Parts: sequence; C-alpha cells; structure tokens
Amino acid sequence: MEIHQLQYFIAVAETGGFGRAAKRCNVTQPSLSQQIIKLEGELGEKLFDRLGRSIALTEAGHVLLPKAKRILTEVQGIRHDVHNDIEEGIGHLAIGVIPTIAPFILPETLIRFKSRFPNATLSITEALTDDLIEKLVGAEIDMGIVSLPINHKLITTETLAAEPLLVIAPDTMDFKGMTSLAVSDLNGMPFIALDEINCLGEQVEAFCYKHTVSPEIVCRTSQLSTVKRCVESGLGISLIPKMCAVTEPKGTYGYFSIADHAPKRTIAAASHSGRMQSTLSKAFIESVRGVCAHILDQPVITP
Amino acid sequence: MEIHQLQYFIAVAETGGFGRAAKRCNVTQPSLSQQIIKLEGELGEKLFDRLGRSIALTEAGHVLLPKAKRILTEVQGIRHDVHNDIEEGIGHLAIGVIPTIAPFILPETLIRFKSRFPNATLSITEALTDDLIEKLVGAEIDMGIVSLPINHKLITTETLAAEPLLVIAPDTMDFKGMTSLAVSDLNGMPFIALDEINCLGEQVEAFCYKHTVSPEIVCRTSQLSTVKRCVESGLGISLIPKMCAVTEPKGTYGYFSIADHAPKRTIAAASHSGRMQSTLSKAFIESVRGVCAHILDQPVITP
DNA sequence: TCGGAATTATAGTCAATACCTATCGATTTG
DNA sequence: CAAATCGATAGGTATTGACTATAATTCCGA
Repeated sequence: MEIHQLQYFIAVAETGGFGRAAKRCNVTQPSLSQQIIKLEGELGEKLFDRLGRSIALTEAGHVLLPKAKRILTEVQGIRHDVHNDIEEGIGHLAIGVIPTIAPFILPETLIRFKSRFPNATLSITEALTDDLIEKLVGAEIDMGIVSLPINHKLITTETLAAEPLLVIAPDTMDFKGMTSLAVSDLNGMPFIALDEINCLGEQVEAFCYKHTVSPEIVCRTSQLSTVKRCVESGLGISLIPKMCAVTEPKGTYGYFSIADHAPKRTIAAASHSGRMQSTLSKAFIESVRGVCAHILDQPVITP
Repeated sequence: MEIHQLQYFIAVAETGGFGRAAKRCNVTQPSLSQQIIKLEGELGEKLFDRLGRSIALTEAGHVLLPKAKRILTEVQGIRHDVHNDIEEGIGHLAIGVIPTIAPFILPETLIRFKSRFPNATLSITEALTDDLIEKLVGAEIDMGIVSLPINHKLITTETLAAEPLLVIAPDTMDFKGMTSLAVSDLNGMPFIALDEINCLGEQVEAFCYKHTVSPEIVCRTSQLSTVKRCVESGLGISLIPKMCAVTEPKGTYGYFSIADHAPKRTIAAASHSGRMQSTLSKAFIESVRGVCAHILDQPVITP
C-alpha cells in the first residue's frame, strides 16, 4: 500500500468516477485504474462497485475512506510541520552543564528559555567536562555548557563569556581594607582548593603554577559551595568564579580581584561537530549568553 | 513521500543505523540509504546526522518520527480494519421501505438490528416502489424492502415472505359471523381502495380484475391507516395485508380470509445487481425476514 | 431499437525508479 | 596499524507506474 494509491482512491470516491479522478490526480485513467485494482488486491476486497454510469463504494470502501483521508491529511501536514514545529519551538533539547557553572546560570536561563519556548521540553545533565564530552560524542546530549579549553576533534565550541576568577577571603585575613591584590599576595596563604576532577580546580592549579605562587592548600573539596563555606569559617582563602560571588548576600568575607594578572575562565557551548545545531540549541546558547552577561555585570561584595 | 520511505526512516531511527535498518526492512543498505536521501530531499531537511559510528536524529527527524510512526500504525491497521470493521458491523446502511410495509415491520426490525449491530448507523427512506428503484440504481440506498414483482434489469430481489391479504369489514356489514369468504362475496360491496400509486393498490385492483369481481369503490385514500379508519367508520370493506391486521386491538370490525383464491403479496428485498451485498445488508434482510415471520404468525382479530 | 457519448478495463510499450552488487571512504576497535 | 563497521556512491537490472490505443460496457436520446 502506498500513499499515492490512497490518494487515487480518495479521488475516485470524491469525484465518483475513475476518469474524473484521474484528471484531478494528473494521471491517465488507466494508470489510476491499475493502482486501484492493485490496492484492492492488496486489501483482498473490492473497494468500488463499478456500475455502468457511476461507481459506488463497497462496504470495504466505506471503511477505508475515512482512514485514507486521515492518513493523507497527516501526510500533507508533515511537510509543513517539519518546518513549522521547528520555528514554533516544539521539540526537545538535552543539555549538559558542568557543576561549577550549573547552579549559577541554570535558574535564570531556564526561566528565560521556557518563556521563549513554552512548548519545548528540556533535559539537563550536570556532569564533569569529560563526561559531557563523552555524552556529546555519543549524541546523548545536544549541547554542553563548559569551560574552555576543550580538546576533542569531534567537538566544536562557541565562547559565551569570559569570567574573572576572584579571590575570596574571610574578614579575619590580612586583606581587610584592600580592594585589589597582586598575584604574589597569594603566596603562602592558606588555600581552599577545589578538587582537580573539576576543570575549575585544574585551572586554578594551573594559574598558580604559571605565576609561580604556591599557596598552602589546607583543604580540598569537590563543590564550590563547600569551598565558600570553608572560607566563611576562616579556614583560608580561595579563587572562585565571579558568578559564584554575586549570588549570595554579604557575609563575613570579601572578594578581591587580582590586579596584575587577572585570572579568568572562558565559558563556552560545546557541541558535536557533525551534528546540526537545532533552533532550540541556538536559542538556548543565546539565553546562556544573556544570563552570563547579566550576572557578570553585577557588583560583588567587597569588605 | 511514500509509505515505504517512512518505514525505512522509522527503522533507521529505531535501530540507530542504516545497515541494521536495511536488514530489518529486508532490503540492502544502499537501497535504504537512497530512499532516506530522497525523503530528506522532499522535506528539504536532513533527518539524520551521520556521525561516524552511529546516527542521531536532527531536529526535523525528531519532529517527523512520531508523525511517521502514527501514520504507519494507521496503515498497518487498515488491512485489519477493512476486514474486522465489517465483521464487527461497523458501518452504515441506507435502506428504503415502501409505505405499506414500513410502519408494520420497522419498529421491531430496528430493535433487532440495532441490538445485533450497535455500531452500525442506519438511514431509512420511506418511498414508493418506483422511487426506491431509482434510488437503488443510483446507489443512494443499499437495499429496498418492497413487494414483488419488480421488473428492472439492474435490480435483483430476494423473497422474504408471502403475506396474505385479508378482507377487513366493519361489524355493521353482512359478513358478521362468517369466518371465511369467497371471492364472489366481494361483488358489489362498498370498497375502500388504496391509491394506485401504491403498489398494493395496484395489486388489489389486479386481483379483482383477475377474478372478475367488481366491488364498488366508495373511497380512495393514499394510506393504509386511512383505509382502516374508513372501514372502521362503516364506509365499506377493503383488502389489507395481514401485517396491518395484527397490530391493533379489536375494534368495531373484523378480518376474513378469502377461501377460494387467497390473495397475497410477496415481500422481498431488492438490491442493485452490480453491487455487492454488505454484511450489514444481509443481516438486515434476515432481521426483516424474522420480523415478517413473527408478525404473520400472529392471529388476527375475528368478529 | 439503434447509434453516439461516456465510462472502465485491457494490451502493449516505455520510462522512471527501486533495488541489487561491488566498491570506496571514513571511522572505530582490537 | 590492521581489521571491522558503517554509510555513500556507481553502475546494472528489474520492477512498476504511467502512457497510448483500443475494447467492452452502459447510458441516453432519436
């Protein structure tokens, strides 16, 4: 059974004749006749009683007609839907975000995205960079929000924001009253480090190594929020992304930028090079970009 | 767009590969590839991202998949539905009945038929024989319940019942106390005739002519119920079908059979020779047959 | 009752196309 | 790096949908 056969069948039923139906379908009458006969053969039932002048639907024809019409309507709709549904933002998007970004941008991003595409469904995975890359390659997720650099030949990235890393220090520390620091000020300071499985942990480590400062690592945790708590308790200082600094009220600690060699991380959207970016995907990226810009524009708490 | 293309598309989406899909569809991989490419071309969108090892649905593919599945499910269902719906009595039946039969058999017939085929829809036309034949030929109705003879080369008939015609006479007439009459007894009697546009009127006329009796026609009406009222009022006698005699309580009149040349009419189902009898049609005929048998089995009111 | 118009079915041919085999190129895996 | 896997491509074959011409049937008016 093929769609054009159903088309012919409907035409015959509606025009009441093979000849007229053939004209409507832009084929010759014998061609149409053959296809109807073929369809009848496949269904094992005659669809029309060929009376002399006109034709009449048989019982089987009566059963088939509404079903055939329904199918044809749906087929007709597909061509438009494939384009319109995309434009109308109907669809699904699976994204992944690394843990040192997710909590700070997701709430606002989701609000913006959902209000723009109320008919889209989202699934969000929070995972470490390597996991996200694997999922991207395996097409389990459509896009990842990560921190550069990403080195994988199948992954392409698009930069979304450059984010400064700030020193967070408890009020009890010597920095009180200063507004900015030099890299060298970190030397020998008690330092709360993020676990190196997080790319941020790695990046901080690299930054210190590069500028030959060696803070004294007094604690190593796996979450940024834990880092912050530790600093708050006076255990030591740390280096955290700005988005982590603007989301909480003033406490017993302050933030300092490093004047001479401002550290930063680059937030980017990562996707599979071989896959097309969907409309939703692109829109999500723009949402994230906007949210980042907004967050990074906020002032931070200073001592 | 053709159905086998949608089939291939679904197979690829579900198996996650062209080769596996081809195996499932019993075609070679290049054939399947070509059809997918063709479908993509027709829709103007790529449906899959061909990654090295596996494939991933594009946005358009995601939109298409559920729609394609739905269509295929419906197509699959058609083959069964065309047969099952018929067996399950889903469908429509348009019948026609002549006025001298309709009121007596329809109520009971409809009850029986509807209880047997609750999902069928019925449309009923009450019209004179000639009109019914015209509608049958034009396929406006599927079957007619008529009285024989029917002479039309395109119409075939199936006898359902032989029904006696009874003399109905008011109690004030001379027949009181008799149980059966002879044809000659009708001679010169005041007679209520049914209009000749009804086949029954014609048949009664023919009966009288054949047996050379000439009752005196005092009134000519177009409905059997009017005939009965007239008789009841004492205007004269008449000849009515038995089914008309068993449906009312005893009044001031009685029924008599004619012993020597019992008149009768033959009730039959008429249909277009070129059209197949539907299951519903056949079932309706049997319902009518049963109802006729039941009605004609009833005793009539005797004086 | 007899043509002429209209309608569907059949026969024969042709062209489009769906399919197949063989092979290539790319990618992953051992 | 070799073997395996997978999709795309090329070229040939066969199916089949479509066309022309014609037959067979029915319907309608003279």
